[in-house]
Formats: sequence, C-alpha cells, structure tokens
Amino acid sequence: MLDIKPLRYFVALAETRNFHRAAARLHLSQPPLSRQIAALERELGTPLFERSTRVVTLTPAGESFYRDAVAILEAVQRAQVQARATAAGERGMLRIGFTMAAAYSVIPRYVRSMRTAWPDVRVELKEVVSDELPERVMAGEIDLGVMFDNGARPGLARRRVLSEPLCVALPRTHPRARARLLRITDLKDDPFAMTAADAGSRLNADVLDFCRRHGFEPRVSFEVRLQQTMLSLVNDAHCVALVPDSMRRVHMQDIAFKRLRDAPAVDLFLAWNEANRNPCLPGFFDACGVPPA
Amino acid sequence: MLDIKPLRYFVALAETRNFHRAAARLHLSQPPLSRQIAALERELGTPLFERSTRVVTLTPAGESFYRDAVAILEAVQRAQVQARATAAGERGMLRIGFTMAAAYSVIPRYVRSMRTAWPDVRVELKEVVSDELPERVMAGEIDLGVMFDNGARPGLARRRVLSEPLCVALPRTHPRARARLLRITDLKDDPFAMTAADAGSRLNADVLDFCRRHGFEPRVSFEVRLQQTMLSLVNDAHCVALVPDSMRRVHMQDIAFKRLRDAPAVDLFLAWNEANRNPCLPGFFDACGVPPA
DNA sequence: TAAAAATACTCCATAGGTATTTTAT
DNA sequence: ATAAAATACCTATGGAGTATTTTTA
Repeated sequence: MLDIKPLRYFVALAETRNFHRAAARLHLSQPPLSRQIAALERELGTPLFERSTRVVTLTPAGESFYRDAVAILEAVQRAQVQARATAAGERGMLRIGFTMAAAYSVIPRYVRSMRTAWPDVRVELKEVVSDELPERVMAGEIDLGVMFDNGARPGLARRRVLSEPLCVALPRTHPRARARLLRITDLKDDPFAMTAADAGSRLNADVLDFCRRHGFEPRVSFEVRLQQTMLSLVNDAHCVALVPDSMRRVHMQDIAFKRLRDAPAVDLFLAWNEANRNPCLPGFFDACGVPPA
Repeated sequence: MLDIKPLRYFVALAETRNFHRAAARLHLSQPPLSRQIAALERELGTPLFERSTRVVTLTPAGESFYRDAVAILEAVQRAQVQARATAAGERGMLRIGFTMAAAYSVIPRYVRSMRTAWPDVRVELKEVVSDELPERVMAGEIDLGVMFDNGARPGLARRRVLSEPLCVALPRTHPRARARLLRITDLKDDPFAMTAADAGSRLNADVLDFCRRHGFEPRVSFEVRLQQTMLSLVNDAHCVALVPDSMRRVHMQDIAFKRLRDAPAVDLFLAWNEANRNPCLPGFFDACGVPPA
C-alpha cells in the first residue's frame, strides 16, 4: 500500500534527474533510493523513469505521477498545518445563538471583533427563541448563547454582557406619542403585549412587578415569545409594550419609542457549556472582552 | 515525517469511533492502532480524538484532519490509477505535426478516430512547414508528422497513408475555367506557382517532370513553401498551380479546381521516431489503421 | 464491575548503510 | 575508461503481535 516516503523519494529524483544528487537531497545514500524507486515502479506496474548511466528522464507515466505526487505532498503539509491551527483556535467555527434583543446590540460587536481578531474562524449566527437557548447550548448545538437572564444551570457558564433599560413602544397614533418621557402610569389603561410568563426569561415578571409597584395591573392582551412579535403587535394591533432599549433600532412604520421614567433594566447574558472544548472559545472571550471567572 | 499508514488508521478510527472495530477493519489488533494514533497525535502536537472507555469522538482538529485525510487517500489512489492509465496509453498527449495538404484529408479522420477510441488522449495539432517535420519528429517535439514524401532517414519510421492525384487550381477568369477535365498542355503558356525545389518534398520535381514529359517547360513565376500560399497566389496573382486533390476543400473567391488528365499522384506519409516511447502511439496506430512493419 | 483503551514486552520485516558489480557512453 | 545505477549483504529501527494493566461510566 503506497506510502508517502516513496513519493518524496520519487519527487526528489524527478526534480534532480540524478540518483546521487536526489539521495543527497534526501540525506540518504544512493542504493536505498534506487531500491525504493524500483519498489515504487513495481507497485505501479510501470517504469517511471527512463534510465541510462548518463541521464535519468521521466516516462509519460512518471510525468503524470509527478504532478500528482507534488500535489499530494503539499496536501499532507497543509492538512497538518490546518489541524494545528484548528487545535489552536485560529481556524474553525463558532455557533452563536441569540435572541432578537441581542441582534441590535452585542451581536454586531461580536461579529466585528471576531472578523478582525480571527478572520479564519467562521461565526455562524442562529436566531433562537430565548428560552430554548440553554438546552441548545448544553446539547452542544450552539457554542454560545446570548439571551435574557433565565436562571443558573449546572454546567452552564454565564456572564452578564449588557444591561439596558426598558423603553416604551407605542403606536404613533397614541395620545402620548408626542411626549419625550413617559411614566408607566401613562399606560395604565392601554392593552399590553408581553413576553409569555413561561418564555424562560424574567422579562414578564419584571414588567408586571414594575406596573404593580406603580399601582396598577396591566391589561395583558397578548403573550408572545419573541420581541419581534411584540413590535409587530404594537404596529398592527395598536397595543403598547415595554422592550429593551436597543430595539429602537428596529424601524417600523407606525411605532414610536419613548424613554420611561425609572425604567427597570434588563440584563443580556452570554452563556456556554463549561464542558465545551471548542478551541475557538478562548479566542472569542479574549477578542470580545468577556470577563473570566 | 507523516506517512500514509497513520492516515488510513486515523480515517478508520474516525469512521468507526471505536478502536476495536477500526483495528478489525484494518486487519490489525487493537494495540498497534492505539500506538499509531498516539504517535500521530504526538506528531501533530494535538489530540485528534476525545476518548473515554465508552465513546471516541473527534476533536475540532480531528474533524479538520479527517476531511483532509480522506481527500489525500483518494488523491493517492487516483495518482496510481492515472499513472497506470498513462503507461497503458489510455491517457496522455499525442502531438501531431502536419502540412496544409493533410489538414483536409487524413487529419480530420485521425482526430475523429482518436476521440472515439481514446477520449482521454489529448491530440495536439501543430501546422508545420513540410520540410521541417522530420527534424521536429526526430527531436521529439512532435510524436507524429503527416507530410509529403521527403526521403528516408535513419531512425524515422514512415508509412504511406494517402495517395491522391494532383489537380489544377486556376483563376475563374482563366479561358479554360469552364472545362471539366484539363490537359497539362492547356497550361503551357500560363505562369505557374510551385513548391520550392528545396522545400523537402518531391512535389516540385514531380510537377516539372510531368510538364516536360508533355513537351513543355513550365514558366515558374513563384516558388513557395506552403500549399496555402500557392492558392493565395492563384487567387491574387492569377497564375496556375498543381495541388493535391484534397485542397479542393479550401474555398477561395476566385479559384476553380479542375481534374487533370493522367495526373501524377502525390503521397502523404505518416512519420515518427522509432525510439519514441509515447505509450499513446500503439493506440493511435490501432485506432487509425496504420499498417505495421 | 465490565468494556474499552493503554502499556509492556517480544519478534520480525524492512529501510538504510557499506562494499561491490554491472552497464552504457 | 569512467561515471552512474543496480545488486549483495549486513544491521537496526520500528511496526505488529500477545499478554496484561489501567481507566471510566
């Protein structure tokens, strides 16, 4: 079964066209080279060289084999280099799952940082419903999840990467649509679109608490799982919603965003499986400034 | 220096994810496989597998190396197959040099026969001045020459492949341009374009002899080296010429071709270097019906 | 504790070295 | 006659086998 060493010997001989010089180049004496070449020719069932005591030339079969042999030797080199680079995290893939809220804040920053620091690491982005992220991360489908706080889990490492106030999204036709700053009580008679209580984050509870502390129970007309859907409902069903401030960057026809007095903050977390051995992870933490421990 | 055997072992293990089964597939016992894989990982400086006693999985570096290893093994296979095919003449290149006269007769037939019989043999066609062909063939620049008879040479094998009568090329304005069959004496007062006496073929002598046997010395106005040029001269300088019959297929505005009574024949020869070891040659002779010996 | 991988140790095939012969110019 | 490749023969490295130990789920 054809091996690499004979290929090296063959290439050296093809390039020097002289057994002695080829052997020297290979740090070898001439007889083993002669034997190896003979063995290779026997294996292939055809001469690769036309020899006389004066000149050695390639046969057509030798020419063909030379082209292929050079390519193979290079491929072997490359395979080693790439395996090492992959092990070092210089090359590879990082799958990041994120929720809509992160799309307009930390995700663009991460993508930019990775592209400059690790251009050969492919970053694969996947929008995922927030409450599914921890499972996906633990299942190894995703290397990093960017999501709202949804409680600790064994084996899941988490770091807060962003804290931003909630703001009000309301229809441009709303009576308070011209104000610069709203109080939550301005909305006490409006229908709310809210994140579902079981959507896996504390957003629902935070909003309810905030309203109750200000003396009213919000009228919840819709419960949804994606921030994106909440905005659509504000736009189409003329309700109101409290959304993370970075959602302002979503421009929709009939929606106005307003600052909210004493707004509660929501936290975005980066989460990953502590057992994840993807060698690109340390490079990510370094490039994107994620605090250790 | 990385060898093929470890690559085979690695691929088998990557595909079975089990040392015992991989070893069985390789007709090997388990310990040498373990050792070879360990040696490979040492060589690369990085683990390729994540092992426990229950499962063996590829690391990212292993995934990268697996893709490359499979490609390399296939390339090695292919290189052997192609070298053998090249040696057998099933694949390769055949350089055919030819003169204009052959372009319209035997060359198209050869090209067609080769394409059907040996589709993987590239036929390279090169138009060459007839008298240069023997040198080119002997120098190894060309495998096969198709040319007029120009005498034997040591080491040059020759076979007659076509014998065709000369015909008359004359301007459409010529008084005899409407005749179906000409006598050579019809042209005794016309200026002739002729192949040069030193052009390496017997054409010049044949034409002179033919005229003299019919009682006149032709008036030679032009001596050229290419049939193509003779036709141009008939077309532009209104002289006449005797050319091989297959030149009729060259259509030129102001030229008419006429049969010639008792026309002498010219022979086209195929010539090659007896020492030429191009493995495609036997296949050519076979496919194109060139008689042996 | 049981299945699977790693280690210990032995043997032999083969690659490489030196000395010499053969071959083609 | 001579330079270069092939052959003869020897040595030693390392790859494969069997027996056994270690590891972890």
